[in-house]
Amino acid sequence: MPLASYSREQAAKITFQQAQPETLNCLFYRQPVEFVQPGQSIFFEGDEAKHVFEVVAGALRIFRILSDGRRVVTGFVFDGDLLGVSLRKNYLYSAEALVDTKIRRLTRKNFDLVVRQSEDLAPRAFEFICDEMAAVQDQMVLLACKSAEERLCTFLLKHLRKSMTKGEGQSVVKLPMTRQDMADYLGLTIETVSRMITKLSTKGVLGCVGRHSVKVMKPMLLAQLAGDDDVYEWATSIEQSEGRRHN
Amino acid sequence: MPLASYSREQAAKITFQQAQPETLNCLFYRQPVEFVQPGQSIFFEGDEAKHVFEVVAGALRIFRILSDGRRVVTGFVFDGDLLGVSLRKNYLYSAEALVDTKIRRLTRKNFDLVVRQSEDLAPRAFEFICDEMAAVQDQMVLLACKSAEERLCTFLLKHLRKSMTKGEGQSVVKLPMTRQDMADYLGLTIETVSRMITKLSTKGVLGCVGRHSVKVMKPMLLAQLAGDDDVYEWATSIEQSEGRRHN
DNA sequence: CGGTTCATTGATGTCCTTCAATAATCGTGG
DNA sequence: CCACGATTATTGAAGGACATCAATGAACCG
Repeated sequence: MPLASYSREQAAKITFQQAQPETLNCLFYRQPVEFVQPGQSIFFEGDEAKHVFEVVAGALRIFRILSDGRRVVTGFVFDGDLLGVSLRKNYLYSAEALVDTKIRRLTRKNFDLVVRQSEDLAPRAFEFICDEMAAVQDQMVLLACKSAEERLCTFLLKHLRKSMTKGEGQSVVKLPMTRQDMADYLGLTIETVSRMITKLSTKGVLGCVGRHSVKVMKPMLLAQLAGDDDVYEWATSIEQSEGRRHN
Repeated sequence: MPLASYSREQAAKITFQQAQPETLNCLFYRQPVEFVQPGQSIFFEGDEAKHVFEVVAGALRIFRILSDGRRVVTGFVFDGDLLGVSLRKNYLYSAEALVDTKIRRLTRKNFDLVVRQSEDLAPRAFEFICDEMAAVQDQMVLLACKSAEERLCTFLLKHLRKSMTKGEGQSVVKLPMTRQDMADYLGLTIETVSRMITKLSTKGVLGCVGRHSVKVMKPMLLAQLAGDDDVYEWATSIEQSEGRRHN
């Protein structure tokens, strides 16, 4: 699940306005940056949850393995996100880098101590967890009743949205994970994911489909195909502004 | 809300030392009990989240409706459970009574205020949310990769477990919800749920299958069929003690 | 009791998976 | 830089698990 609380830019803005440089991310400011290579884990499911992490750059997959070898990817974590906040004694999942990744860490003990004593941070932490909960619930809805096409569109739309709010490469969605990761996240097989991407490409919804990025040509249609219409109006505005720009 | 993390043991110790018998449920002690009839809602998805609820008796379903009418049941809430804790501005789902139900309520404002100021309660609230998160993640795993049979077995096992720890009617699982509710919760159709129940009955895993209760004859087998083996040892012990009793 | 809702069971259909082969991409060493 | 194998992705054909459609049967309630 996406653990996005605030994008970097947003965090910076808030810090500036309040003249109190306190966001959850700020807590990690003085911690040393650690480098994690692709495929390397930063912790495993069941490990004692000793640390809370900030992802400075890169991306990670969050997953669980069932006894018979099946894997479920429960989320992806990107730069600016926090990891390991809403946990009790042990990690509920493993976390593994998708690409070269930089992280910072705090001990839970310190993290909890600081957060608890701060008037500003405590509500932030609560908001963070609520967002996390909302994201997981959306994913439950996706898994419980959406078709393969809807699942993929929902997935792409979420990532498009993220890349739009960050302001980077308009309508080009970076996908650092493999097809297998996407499949395990969406409750599908790698073949079905591949087929759906091809299908969307054929329909003209996607263009320039590559292994680790796609260009969304018709965000509005993508939103329609995603199946929840709460994001529909949002995508409409994107498509219109995109259209204007190209004319 | 201050989010401190203590293990259960630590929290209990502190409570004991301070002679403050405070749990989250205690907060509702002086609130008037409200009666809710079957089918009646206590709030709707999207409503402003003004209250936190304690379920005193009865049961509720928690669900979301998609634009095209599809319904997803994201959970069930039973007596002793709290409802509406991990939310931001609005409710993420609707809550509807399955049977005659008694609830108590507090305003979020008061709830947050009291919880935040209490050394005992703050960690309790955090633990509560973490448990909720763990449960939702388990459900994600179920929906992402389990077969219909595994889903039903997992569901029954969870409820068996609950009724065992409560000490009531050994191995008889109460199911106050309809088959449709179960189906919408498990990401299946009503027919498939029905067929799987029949199948388990035929296998001898279940006996005395009724509309709103089933008797689990072979908890161990049920656990095996559920697909995650973390609960397997637990069920083994049940079956053995059950077996001894009957000899 | 009789109507209504809810659950079960069967027949058929379909969406996704599985199996299998090919193709594209990446990394590595010559 | 290209060749090479290894990994990853795409595409096709066949099968299966669950959904859909339809009918019957059981439980609930005034």
